[in-house]
Amino acid sequence: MTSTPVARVLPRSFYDRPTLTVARELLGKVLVHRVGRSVVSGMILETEAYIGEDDPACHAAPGPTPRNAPLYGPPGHAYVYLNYGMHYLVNAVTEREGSPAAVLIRALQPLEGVSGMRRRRARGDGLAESDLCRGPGNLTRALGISLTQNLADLAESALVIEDRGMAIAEVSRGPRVGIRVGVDRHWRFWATGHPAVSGPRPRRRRTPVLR
DNA sequence: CGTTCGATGCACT
DNA sequence: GTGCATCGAACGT
Repeated sequence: MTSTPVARVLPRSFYDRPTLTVARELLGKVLVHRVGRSVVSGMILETEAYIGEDDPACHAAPGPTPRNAPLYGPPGHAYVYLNYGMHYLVNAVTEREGSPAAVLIRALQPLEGVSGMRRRRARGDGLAESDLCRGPGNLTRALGISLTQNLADLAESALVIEDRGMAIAEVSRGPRVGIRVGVDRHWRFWATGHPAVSGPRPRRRRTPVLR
């Protein structure tokens, strides 16, 4: 008989491990959002690790604050926040309680609910499928993820991550993008050559013009 | 192709 | 008041 892999929701123990391990192993897993009677999902293609108060790019760098409280909580929960006043970014909290760390999900290959993704994305009708969930702000929009999902239990809620037995052929690793500090840490992982991976983007200089 | 820049809300100093 | 874990439009080459 055929042995179709059964979708298995990742248990809390998956996240209760070193963040770099989780970031690497989340590639190929499936982010699933159940909204109403419909399901929207995509395979994770790109992640970034943010680890501890010593990581200047991590939201825990200033120590505990109201916003970053989820990072200090138990692993396996979602940390969603508003960035640049208009984009929601979703993370999976990792490591034991009190050890602030998380994995940012940056790109997905759309699987289920593609028409819903197009509806939620601006100008979605004109987008290639590989662009629907390309970039951390785009994928939350496509999946309907917002502050409502902050602190959602990724092991048991409407927002989960599943293992459907898919694997990424080749994984690349390099510097995190979109940040100005901590770029020396090569904590970004992505599916090599996949069209839906978000590319490094030129950043505005700090302009220390002549003085 | 490349780079620049505005939008837009809020946490934190 | 400053600075974002971004995006996409606009412009220059």
